[in-house]
Amino acid sequence: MRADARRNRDAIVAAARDVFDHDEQLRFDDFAARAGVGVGTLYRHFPTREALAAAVYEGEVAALCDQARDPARSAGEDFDAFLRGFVEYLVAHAGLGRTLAAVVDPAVLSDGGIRLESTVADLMARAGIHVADGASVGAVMIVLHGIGSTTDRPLWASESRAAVELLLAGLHRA
Amino acid sequence: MRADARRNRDAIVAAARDVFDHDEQLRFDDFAARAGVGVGTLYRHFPTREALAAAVYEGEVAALCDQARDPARSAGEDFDAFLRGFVEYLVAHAGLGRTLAAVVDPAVLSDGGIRLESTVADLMARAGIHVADGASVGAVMIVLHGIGSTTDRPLWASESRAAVELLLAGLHRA
DNA sequence: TCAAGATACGGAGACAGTCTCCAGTTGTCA
DNA sequence: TGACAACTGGAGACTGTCTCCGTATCTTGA
Repeated sequence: MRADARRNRDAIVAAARDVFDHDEQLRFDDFAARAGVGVGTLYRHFPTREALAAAVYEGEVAALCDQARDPARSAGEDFDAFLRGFVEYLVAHAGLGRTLAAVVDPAVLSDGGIRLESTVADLMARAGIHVADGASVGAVMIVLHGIGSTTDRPLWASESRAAVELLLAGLHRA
Repeated sequence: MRADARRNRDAIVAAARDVFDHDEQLRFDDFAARAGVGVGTLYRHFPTREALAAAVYEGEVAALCDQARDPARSAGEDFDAFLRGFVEYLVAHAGLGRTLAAVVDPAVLSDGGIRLESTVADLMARAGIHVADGASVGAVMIVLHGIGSTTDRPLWASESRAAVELLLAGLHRA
């Protein structure tokens, strides 16, 4: 990839992250202006709004997953901490959560989705958590998706924390 | 409301329900043709796609909530049965769930959202379930929303059932 | 260092979906 | 049954999406 192309791509993703995080409603073409490039460049790098969102999503997920395992904690603590950290991250970036949950297809095909799911699966396996028919990882993903996509509920932050605690209680009881 | 207006409104909602359920991707204008009315009529009744989705949503939710309480069951059983029934309903109408979850704003303002949430709150209160700071109803709503909006996951049905069981386990343990 | 070729850029304009507006029609009420 | 209010339908304006290609920039090899 040519150096200028890489630079432009990065600029677009950074601008988009910013737009999403501040919950701005922007025409797709305007993302180009925001990043200081032409529309053609925008479309070449990201054929659809979803593709752009997926790129932002991947970056966010990577940041979270990179610190999923902490040598100072037990495997069980890692898992609990990851889920709680996920919620706190969204509390700090609600707009990002809402936009990404709305635009990124949850059917796991994006790199970010795969990364997140495999991290959850890994943490659960290490913590010795496995429910019945192996659907437990998916169940966790569903709850996380629910949290990300309901950020505009008035009491969302405390409700999300409650949802995670209920989920953890259910998992540890099983 | 004049009789013909009522008739047209109902025809539009019925057509939309059908379109959503079969996951058809349709331009908004085409909903009018499908219902046998003109675009003007469609827009007068439903200014936006979201307004139309909300009307469909309301109908679906009403159908579910009307049978929420069964004299032959205990209050606790009513609640468990409601959540499980909710999932089974979505399993039978995945397209409807996906579309409505994507289009209807979860910030509770629609009649359907209010109806669903108050039903859940009522069932939980009767079952004697109340977690900590009152966020438990919201937590349940978040999980239900997660289920409705992830219907295209490959193993979604079993994962959704698992999510509900984990939620119930968590709630009953508390 | 400097061609020559490959790759990327930008934005004008075609295209598609959304929404408005109003002349004509239909229902309602006295 | 007449008069009026309410509703209808669809042509066309409007707005956002996306493509296309002439121009500019980078990279590589001599």
